[in-house]
Amino acid sequence: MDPTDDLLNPIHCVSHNLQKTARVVAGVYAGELRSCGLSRGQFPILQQLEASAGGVAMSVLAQRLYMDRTTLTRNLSPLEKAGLVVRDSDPDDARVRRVMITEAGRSRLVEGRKAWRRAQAMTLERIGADSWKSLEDDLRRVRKALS
Amino acid sequence: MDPTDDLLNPIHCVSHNLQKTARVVAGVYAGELRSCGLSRGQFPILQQLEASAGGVAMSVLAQRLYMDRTTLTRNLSPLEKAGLVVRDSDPDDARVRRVMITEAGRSRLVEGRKAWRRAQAMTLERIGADSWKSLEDDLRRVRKALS
DNA sequence: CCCAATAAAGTGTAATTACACCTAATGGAG
DNA sequence: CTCCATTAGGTGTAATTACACTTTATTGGG
Repeated sequence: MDPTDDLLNPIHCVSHNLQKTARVVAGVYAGELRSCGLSRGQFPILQQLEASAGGVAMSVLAQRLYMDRTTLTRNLSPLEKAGLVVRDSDPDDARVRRVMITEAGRSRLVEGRKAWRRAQAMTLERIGADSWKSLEDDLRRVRKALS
Repeated sequence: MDPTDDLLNPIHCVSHNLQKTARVVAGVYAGELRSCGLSRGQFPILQQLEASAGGVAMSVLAQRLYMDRTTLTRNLSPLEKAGLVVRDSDPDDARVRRVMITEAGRSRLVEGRKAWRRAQAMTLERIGADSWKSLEDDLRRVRKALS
């Protein structure tokens, strides 16, 4: 008997299992990040931008975050209003908008990372660091396999 | 050196890693489920209700789905309008509303499961059934540890 | 050179999510 | 019995998400 058969029972739904686990975990991080005025969606964006010297095109940024491009557009506008990021047109290609983190964005990130680190430490303590190491690798493999 | 230190770099964010993986996977299931008129949020609700003979209280249902109670309320109302579920008051406790799946809900689930099974099979094929088995256990442990 | 195909990005809109708050019912201490 | 802390559940509102569509720019074939 194909061992896959049992996994075709909705109890084993890949999507729902990931979804509900993500929900539970998200609560921990949202609680900590609230203190620094960054949402759980905004923090990873700034984090990614800090690592992208010279700015990144919207599409590239969206891909790196595994995020819908139009969702990224919406998430970016409060960050832009708050002066934490800027969007310049690319001189080489007028279609492209390069997103860049500002100085204000960098200092907000310093605060954000403190809050984030509390959430991460709390989570790792509860689930176990070793457990997370292997889980993280598995998740990366899943994303690679599906995109 | 504490091996946890490295994991306190935002690249290893538990929340964001789960979130983005869930997003990627969700796309596969949403695509298939669309054909039967169920959303990726509605399918697990009906599925859980089918397994709960005699109906379930809202709070209990929310807990089983690891879902915010108020989110469940909103998700239930289109299902109720469509006649797929009913909400009766509990005769023993007027505060409690028992949610139950209807016959129409059951037959919609039959259709839904066909679509779901396609998505699940597709996903398992890409990520590997064995890989998912261990991942699923890990995810369950994470939920247990945090809630 | 021209134009059709492609690519980058934004917008309309609708679904989803969840926090803060509200109401109603219950139940136990005094 | 009375009161109030607790519990179940719904609503206002705002943030988040993403599909379908549009606009603007680039590019490559003829």
